[in-house]
Amino acid sequence: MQITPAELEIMNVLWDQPGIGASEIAEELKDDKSWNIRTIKTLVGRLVEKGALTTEPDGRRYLYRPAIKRGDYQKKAAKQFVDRMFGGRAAPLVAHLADSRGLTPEDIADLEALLGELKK
Amino acid sequence: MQITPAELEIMNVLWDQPGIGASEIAEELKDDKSWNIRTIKTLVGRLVEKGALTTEPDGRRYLYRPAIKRGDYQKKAAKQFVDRMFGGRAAPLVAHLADSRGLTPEDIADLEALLGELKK
DNA sequence: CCTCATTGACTACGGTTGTAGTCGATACGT
DNA sequence: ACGTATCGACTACAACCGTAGTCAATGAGG
Repeated sequence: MQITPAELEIMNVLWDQPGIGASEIAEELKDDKSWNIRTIKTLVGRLVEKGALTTEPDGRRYLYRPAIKRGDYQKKAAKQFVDRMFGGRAAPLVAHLADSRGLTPEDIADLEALLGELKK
Repeated sequence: MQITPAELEIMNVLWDQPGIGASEIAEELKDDKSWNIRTIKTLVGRLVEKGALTTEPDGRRYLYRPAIKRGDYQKKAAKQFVDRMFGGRAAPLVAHLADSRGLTPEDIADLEALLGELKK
């Protein structure tokens, strides 16, 4: 299931607040994206078509919630990205992130803990 | 400069072997992708248009080479991906890769070395 | 009740992407 | 010198993407 960047914005809102309607999504996004409510409804419609969202009637409207878990999607996307971009090797990716200051000290601490786990 | 997935396949070949022509690219890709030579020429043409490749005449054909460094492009793409997908946090990405076996023992060793550097 | 705002369904439309065909020029084998 | 393969330039075209408009139904407010 392919989710485009614009659609991902919608998914992110719904992963944070499952079970809201289109206008609540619009409300949530209005500061970041200047999207017309129509645009949001189109994106939501496409996500429903793709099976990425489930619908639940609520009066004359629908409430939406993700049909896939955020973590599952992230994992698949991460693997695909690393494969395409780095031939499947993760270390160069992390090196680049470090180099472009993508890593905070907190990230580094997290990674250390993670590596400790992995070595076991 | 936006490079699409299909175009990236071309770039990867040329980053490995700069200065070859379209038919050599096709030769290189024929095992992985079943692309018509026309398709490859179209992709190469679009990359030249975008300024991602430079051309050098060689008889009646061109030799191509990347106009941007692989590392630079990877760095930019990695940052963009982490921003969009993980809100800029790298650690969850690495955790997902580890979970989906994206990390070989060698990767883990590399990461350890890298973290050692970063802590300094 | 009547008007107005809002909803989902459907439609629109220009740009991008993947995939490839056509065409005219040209090099290469015989 | 002639046919054939190959080159780059141009063209094609459907699917997808971002962005939004139209429409008919329906609910909310006076």
